[in-house]
Order: sequence, then C-alpha cells, then structure tokens
Amino acid sequence: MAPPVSTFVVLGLLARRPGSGYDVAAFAEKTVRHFWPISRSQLYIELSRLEELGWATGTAVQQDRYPDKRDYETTPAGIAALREWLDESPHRQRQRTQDAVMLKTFLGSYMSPDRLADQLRDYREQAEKLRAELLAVVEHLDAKGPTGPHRFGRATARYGVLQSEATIAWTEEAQTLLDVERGHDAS
Amino acid sequence: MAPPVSTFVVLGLLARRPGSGYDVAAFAEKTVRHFWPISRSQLYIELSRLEELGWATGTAVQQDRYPDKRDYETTPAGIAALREWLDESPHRQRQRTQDAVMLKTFLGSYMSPDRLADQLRDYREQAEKLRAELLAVVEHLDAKGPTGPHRFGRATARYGVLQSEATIAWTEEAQTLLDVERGHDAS
DNA sequence: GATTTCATGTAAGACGTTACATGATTCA
DNA sequence: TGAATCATGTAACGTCTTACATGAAATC
Repeated sequence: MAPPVSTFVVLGLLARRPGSGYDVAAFAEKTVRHFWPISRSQLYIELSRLEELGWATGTAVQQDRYPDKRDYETTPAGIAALREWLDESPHRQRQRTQDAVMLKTFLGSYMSPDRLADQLRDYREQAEKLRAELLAVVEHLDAKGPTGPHRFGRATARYGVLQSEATIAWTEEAQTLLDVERGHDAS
Repeated sequence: MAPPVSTFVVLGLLARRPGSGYDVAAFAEKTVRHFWPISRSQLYIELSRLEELGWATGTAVQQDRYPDKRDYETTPAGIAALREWLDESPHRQRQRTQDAVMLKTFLGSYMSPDRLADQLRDYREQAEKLRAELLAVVEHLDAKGPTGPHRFGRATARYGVLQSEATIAWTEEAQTLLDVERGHDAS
C-alpha cells in the first residue's frame, strides 16, 4: 500500500531541511502551508512512519535548557523513494479544494445580503494577509540569487500570490453582485 | 455534534434542486465541484443523514423503464438549519487546499526538469479545461437575466474562472524558471 | 456491439482533526 | 506576571475515498 501524500510532504521537507518535528513544523508553516497544510499531530505520525520505512533516521538529542528532542534526517533510501514518487505520472494526483465561503456564496439566496457581505469581507482580508506573507517570502528568496533549490520555493510562493490576487479580484466582482441583489430587494 | 460541512453541501443542493441522489450528483458536478467536490458514496450517506435529522424527506418512486429511485426534498426544518449554518460566523470555516503539483514544484530540485515540465503541462491543460467549462456555465447563466438565485452560481463559477486563469498565468512563470534551471544545468 | 445513462448502496480502511496531557525557559 | 518558545505525543472520533456489487434501457 502506497503511503499517503502527506508522508511525502514530510519526507520532502526533511530532505530540504533536517531537524526535529518542531523544526519541520515551522518550516512547513513557512513553505507548504498554503497548498498542503499538515497538522502537528499528523506530522509526528508521519515522522514515525518514515523511520519505520527506513526513509529517515531519528536521533535522540539531550538538551539542558530545553526539552529533549529527536532530530531526523533522510536516508538514501528515503531520497530514492522521494524521487520515485515525484516522477510518478500525475494521473492519480488529486487536487482537493474545499472552500466554505464559496459554498455560502453559492447558497447566497438563503442568506441576508449583509451577512454574506460580512463573510466576503473576512474572506478578502484573509486573502490580503496571505498575499502579504507570501510576497515577503518571495522577496526574501529573491535576495538569495537566481538559482538553487530555493527557486522552487519561490515559485510555489508566487503561486499563492497569484491565487490570492485572483481571490481579491473576485471579491470585488462579488460585491457588485451583492449591490444588485440589494437593489433588487429594495425595489 | 454539528454535522460536517458536506451535510450542508447536500442540503443546499437539495434546497436549490430537489431530486434523487443521482440528480443531486449531476447538479453537484455542474456547480460545486470546483470548490467542494463530493463523492457519490458520500452523497448517499449525507442524504440518509438528512432524513434522520428531519431536514429532508425521501419518497420512493417506482419506475418502469429505469431503476426505482428515491426522490428527496428539504423540509422547513432543513431550510431553517441551512439558514442558521449559513449565518454562522466564519471563524472556524476551514478552507482546505491540497495540491500535489505544487508539492512537486516545491521539491523540484529532486526532479529532472523535463519531468517537472511534463507535470506542469498537464496541470496547465487541466486548468484550461476547467476554465472553459466554467466560462460556458457563466455564459449559460447570463442568458437567464441579471437577478435571481442563479446569480450566485454565476459568482462561484466566476471564482473558478479567475482561479484557473491565475493558475494558467503561473504556469508561464514556472516555465521560465525551468528554462533557467535547465540553462544552469547545461552551463 | 459497445458505451452511456439511469439508479443505489455497503464495506473496509485509511486519513486527518481536535482535544488532552505536560512542563521548563525566556522574554516583554 | 503573562505570553511565547521549545518539545512530543496519544486518544478518540469523524470524514471520506476506493472498491465492490448489480443491471436494464437507450443511444451511437
């Protein structure tokens, strides 16, 4: 049975940056969060799985001032498995989106226009926040020069920027729609 | 315990268009698929749940030429529950995205540029296909005039169009990146 | 003759989230 | 004094997908 994609998320993060579960979690937040969020608990589960599979090794590290930890790094077998998965043909690679705000918009005729407007405002603010965060990431990575592995992180951050901008543009459109519905209600 | 969002997806679809599970599935494909895909099995599970909750009623219908079926429609209690959920503050409404192609891009330094290019081409083609489908939906709904519940379906379709366009634009950017990496490899 | 449409469900099992559980150290 | 950082994991539970199971009628 093939491991779930989340296993490869953690494997990939570990390949790029070895460290403790805590470290990987922080790295994930900065990098893959906007296209493959992973919960902390799931992360630790995946780390155990990677060790069982022989795709990573963990080493207990004693610390004085901080809690003891376990540092992980990928094995050659792990890197091989990663490469194999990456090269797999994309036919089964699901792209899943679940967006409750869109659902609410779709069912907007059952809502008061004001309530919908509130939710769309929040939605827009979230998108603006994400856009700002990712723009900062892009800028930071640009400072590292035009080549190397971080270029790929830049590309995925750019993806998030473009998606956010599309979302922001959409909220403008949707606002117009609400104005029409309101006008209709009032007439 | 509050039902999962998928329950409200089905409830909402049913409110907009009563019918058999088969009918709802077809409607879902045309409308919510790009922001809240639901599997056929899950759909039938949700329909049962709606009946248990008293949010919808099912009626067995005998047919001659086709298999017997069960038609569903929402109850007043169902509509009330739907409105209540829609008005809920959005603080806990997850927006989940999982995108394997982005993950592969992020880990592009472990792939051959050609393999990545293949996957990005597929990705772009999918986005173009989705965009075309949704543009057709928008056009179809525009023919129905400027007001009414279908306006909301138009809005969500427009969202998909804008997202697809952002994706397509991004693949252009990413292509440039690959060219750089290739050039770098060759140098 | 092959494919699509119509039509519904169960079973198995993986996936993944939330809450629970703990606790020293550092910084504001 | 309160919050954030560091650090890991379990338990319970619901969610959701995939595969299995069936079969007539209509269309190309």
